[in-house]
Parts: sequence; C-alpha cells; structure tokens
Amino acid sequence: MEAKNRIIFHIDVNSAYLSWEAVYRLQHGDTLDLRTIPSVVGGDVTARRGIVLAKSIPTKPYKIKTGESLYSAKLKCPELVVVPPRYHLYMQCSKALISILEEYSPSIQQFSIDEVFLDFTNMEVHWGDFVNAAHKIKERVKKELGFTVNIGISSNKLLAKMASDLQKPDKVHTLFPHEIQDKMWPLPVEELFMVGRSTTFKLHKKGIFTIGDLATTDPNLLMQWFKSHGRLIWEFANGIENSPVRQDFPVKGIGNSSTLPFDIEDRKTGHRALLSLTETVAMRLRNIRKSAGVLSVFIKDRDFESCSHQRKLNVPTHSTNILYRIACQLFDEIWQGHPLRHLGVRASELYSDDFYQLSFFEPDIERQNALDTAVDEIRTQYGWNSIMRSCFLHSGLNPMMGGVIQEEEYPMMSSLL
DNA sequence: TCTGGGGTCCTAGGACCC
DNA sequence: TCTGGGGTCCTAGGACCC
Repeated sequence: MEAKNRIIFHIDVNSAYLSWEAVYRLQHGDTLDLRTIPSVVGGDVTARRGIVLAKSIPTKPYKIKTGESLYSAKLKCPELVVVPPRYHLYMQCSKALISILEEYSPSIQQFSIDEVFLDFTNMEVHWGDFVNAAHKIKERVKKELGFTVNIGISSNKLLAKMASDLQKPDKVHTLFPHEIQDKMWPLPVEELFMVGRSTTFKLHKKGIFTIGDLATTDPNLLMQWFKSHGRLIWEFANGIENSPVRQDFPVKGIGNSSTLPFDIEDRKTGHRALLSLTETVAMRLRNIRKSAGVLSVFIKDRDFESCSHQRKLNVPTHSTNILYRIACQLFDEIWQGHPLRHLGVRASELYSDDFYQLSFFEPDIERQNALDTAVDEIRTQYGWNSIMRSCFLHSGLNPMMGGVIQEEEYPMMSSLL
C-alpha cells in the first residue's frame, strides 16, 4: 500500500553528543554552555582513543572534523575544550526523544542514536498542518529536554534527511520534489547521502562537483563507473527513494571491537582480549535470542594494517565458550605476530533461537547453555563485573570490552534507509 | 600520547558442482 | 584438449552511514 503523497519527517539532534553533554552540565550546576564555545566530545587520549566524537557549532571556522584526532583538532584550535563521552547519558537522551516523538505518529523509525524518521502521513487531522506540527515538536523537545533538533520534511526519507541537514541548528526545513533544483542541486556533491570520500574523489575527477551535476549525469555512465552504487546516488541526487518508515528491521549482526590500551604482543594476551570481546557479543546474542552462523575476527596492527578472517559455523551458537574457541582459531590463523592495537569479534548470519540444534560434536551444549544463562542472570542482577573470569585479574584488560547493552538492539541504518 | 566503535551492503574471486 | 559455462556458496575487502 504505497501511499502516493506521504509526509515524512526526519528529526536530527543538533551536535547530539555535544548538546546532550552541554544540557547535562547545565542541569548539574555548570554555568558554561559547551554549545556556545569551540568544544568537542572526545575519546580518551591516554587509552589511544583520542578522536573527535562530536563538535560544537563554534568549531566551524577551525574546520574540525568528526573522527579526526584530538591532537590535530587542538593544533587547529588551541583553546578547544575537550570533554569525555558519557554513552549512558546519550542513550537516555535518545530514548527521551523517541518517547516524545511516539506521541505524534505510530510509525517512527530510529535510524541512529540521534536520528529518527517519523511518518506524518494522515496525521494532520490530529496535529494540524505539517510545518506547524514540526515546529511544535521541535519546541517541545527544546522546552522539555533542553536540546535542539532540526526537522526535515518531504515526501520520502531521503529528501527529509537531506532537508534536516540544510541549515542548523534549531530549524524546520521542507525539501519537496519541486524544491530539489533550488535547495539541493547547488550543494557540493559530498553532502549527498551515500556519497563518501572515495566516491567524491572519483566524481571530482570526472568533473562532477555539485549534486545537480550528479543528477544530470547519464545514469548509465554512473553505473559503468560505480556499478549499482552509481545508480543509487543518481537516484538520490534526483530525489528518488521510496522505502517505508519501519521499525521492525531484523538485526543482521552483532559485534564488538576495541582499541586496546597497549599493544598486544603475545598470543595468550590476544586470546584473553578475544574472550573479553566474545563475552559481550555472546551475551548480546542471547539477549535477543539469536545464534550466530558466522563468526569473524578483525585485527589491526601498530601500523594500522588490518585484516579479517571469518568462518561459517557447522552449527549456529550463542555459547560464549564455543564462540571464544572459534575466535581463537581464527585469530591464530591470521595473526602474523605483529604487535596489535585493535581487535574485533563479530557474529553474523543470525538465526532465531526458538530451537537449537544438538550437534554430535558438541555433546556439552546443554551444560554450556545452563552456565551462560546463570552468568547472564548474575550479571543482570548484580552488575557486569559481579562475575568475571580470573584470567582478567591484573591483566590490564576490561573483562567485558565494548557493548553498551540495551533492552532492545535497534538495527542500524542501511543504504536503503 | 595522531588516527573510535557500532553497523549495513556490495563486489570479486575461488571452490565446487552439474 | 588450448581449456564450456552457469549456478551457488564462501571469504576478504572496501565503501558507506552515524
């Protein structure tokens, strides 16, 4: 039932982590509003995670980019204020936003921690004209939660998302198909959703610099250059996109990875780090009642050379011990012995756990499950560190790396929106 | 003390099968 | 004999997003 004239909102929190941090600090007696000075939320430099996670609008003249190292950000702006992240707070802020939005439409899709699509089609009877409604929502969020959002409005998700990006902060924009030429085509091509660094570079070499240039390029040519991605970005440049707002995406994979506080130089420590990562991955799998059919291990060495190795499992599983054993095998098969700064474990090809298969080779499966269940219950009740493997004592490693666990894993965005 | 962590999707090449 | 050809599965890597 493809509605012809849909009204889609895209709600985007302005400088999300930074705004949330600023609001929290103001509420706790701080007098300085981080949003009004050049400031960033950044990772821990001593733990080798020193990058910009979010930046305030006053950093704009310094050309500080999300993802760049704090070292280089400080070179650009010596008076930059850097504050550490508080992921737990951000999850709460995100939830609070969602619960307000849920009042305005039964059809909302969380796209990331700070972006939400809302299908406003047929909702005018309840809330009035869509532009007024968007303003009402925006003001309510500001008044009740203390942070500002941009709301983009159009007839599909892509255009709504592009609209919310137009001018920040605290704005409502429309970008309906008849406005594309005026509002979207003059923008630099890299501002189009799904045109990243690599594609931008190649497009520039072909003389394509604006979204309008891209929109008016022969799509067959783009397909020759970029395969299916060429078709996709041509359609996006022309505002063509019609995926529904939906909340029931299946989760495709669950993974954890971590930059370690020190380089790993021996196999035993490598395995220990894998165990730590696997504990959280397996717990999250069990939490959503899924078993993994494929396990992958990802490593990155001191020189930032990285590679991955994966294996399809004979029998899907969510058992910490079995997944750990396979992770170690994969690790031993690819690691050349170079000092490692980063390790990752990811479970994919997820199967529902409604039943699990007994394997001839894993006669122990019932006991493994019983053990995992017991440990999960203790950790849920008494906290994550209430029970841990003794090998982590004095190891310098967190026994459960990565993974803020959620009641519900919400699926991340995809190129299909 | 420069360079995070969570995802999704696509493609290419090799193995294997008929 | 100068090397079919189509299909599927598997794996590694790259591109993109926030």
